[in-house]
Amino acid sequence: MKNNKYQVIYQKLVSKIERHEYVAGEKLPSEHELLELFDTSRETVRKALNQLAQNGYIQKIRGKGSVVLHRDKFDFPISGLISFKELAEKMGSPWETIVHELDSVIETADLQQKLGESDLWKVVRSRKVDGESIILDKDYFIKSQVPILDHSICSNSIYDFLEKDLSLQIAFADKEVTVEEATDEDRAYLDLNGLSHVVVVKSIVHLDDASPFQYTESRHRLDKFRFVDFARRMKI
Amino acid sequence: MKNNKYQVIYQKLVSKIERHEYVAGEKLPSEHELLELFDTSRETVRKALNQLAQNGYIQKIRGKGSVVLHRDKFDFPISGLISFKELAEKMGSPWETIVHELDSVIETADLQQKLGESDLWKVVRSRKVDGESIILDKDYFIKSQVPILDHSICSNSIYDFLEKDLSLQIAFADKEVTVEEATDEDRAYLDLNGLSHVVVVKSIVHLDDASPFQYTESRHRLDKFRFVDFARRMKI
DNA sequence: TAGTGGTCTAGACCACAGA
DNA sequence: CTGTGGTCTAGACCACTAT
Repeated sequence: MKNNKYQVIYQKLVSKIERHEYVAGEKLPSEHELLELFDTSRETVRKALNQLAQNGYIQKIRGKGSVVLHRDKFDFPISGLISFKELAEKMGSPWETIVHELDSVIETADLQQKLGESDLWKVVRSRKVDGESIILDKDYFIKSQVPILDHSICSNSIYDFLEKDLSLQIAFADKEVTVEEATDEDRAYLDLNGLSHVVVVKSIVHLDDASPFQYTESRHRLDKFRFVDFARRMKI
Repeated sequence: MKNNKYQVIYQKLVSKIERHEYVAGEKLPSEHELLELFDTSRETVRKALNQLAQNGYIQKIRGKGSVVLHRDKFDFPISGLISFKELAEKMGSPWETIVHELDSVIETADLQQKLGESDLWKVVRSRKVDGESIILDKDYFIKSQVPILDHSICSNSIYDFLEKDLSLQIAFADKEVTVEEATDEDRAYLDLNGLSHVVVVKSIVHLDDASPFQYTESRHRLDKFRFVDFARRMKI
């Protein structure tokens, strides 16, 4: 990853936890031991440990130490900023992406207000897992940030393309989960099996300069929807 | 709150942002200015700023400064660790809690495995907002951590009681959001208006010594469910 | 009392944005 | 070039847990 000491320490500790070299329920070495182990300062060790705590790997307990937590492998959409491709591959199910629409559009009012620009790409894709079409993704990207987009990119991972080829840095996203009545479009592209509603996840994604650049509406078949979250009382 | 310098600085900055003294889209004073303003060191200022960033108040941009983000007031279940009472009061709608069941139970297998203890309180409550019963909460608490519980506590906020009277410190929670077919119990306690499914939020809540102490199943009427999330790529 | 994590300091050097 | 945030250090003192 990066050359930062604390990121490296974080990654090493994550690996050890995921390979069960540090066992859930047991304690990590103390901060003092870790700073000697990695030949660094205490604050640097603490940055790594705080990141572990935030991502649900450990719980720090004053006077005692850092306890490794039990976390299921599948419980890791690390707070939702993961792409469908990454998720599908993690789950190990056979999947497929079908591109239904890829257009250059001029959107008005609502969307323009959200993204601050009206010249957009519109991409409509459905996701097939185990032979069933269960997710309908409608994405809008700002053209000034994403000048090129083609069918092949959309069939693979747009995020890979954005981060690797365009080196755009995604920083954060606002999400909203609700349930809505299924539309004709939902019924056309999804195998709804007569279900009358869909779960809708709307999000606005921002780059690291805080500018919004994508609006997404992800429409899921009810019975296949699952959202996992790790919530922590704020500290540091 | 606490006497920590960085917590105090954080709170002061949050207040100013929420009162729009620092305007969304504009920049906060630089770290150097803030450390002089609060007569402290840079690292301490940075702790406060990192907390602001994590909670979605600002975005820090290297070489430029810290930009105040636009956040709706209602978008703040600060990552979900908020009680129904707090949420309802924030929304300003008239609400009511009805206690249907308050029992001391011995649970088996599944629940015991999740909580590591079988001697539990079971509490079933429904939540009425604007005259309609839209949420059914089923809570299980570990009796060794919560020795006393009565009807009056359950009608108000159990969390207030836990934190203020028992001084238990809630640290984090694992959550899972899914959609399930409505049960007879749902139909009995909720005004479902013929809807066939409910949104189910299951969570296991842990104390600050990492021990699980509560399991909750919160069952929501589809059309009234809304879950807001702020997801950030991990840093620090 | 010894060992743990929590807070705070004063300083250093680096990477990036902008004039 | 100056000013911004990002990383790192070595040390101090505090609060809590255990023995």
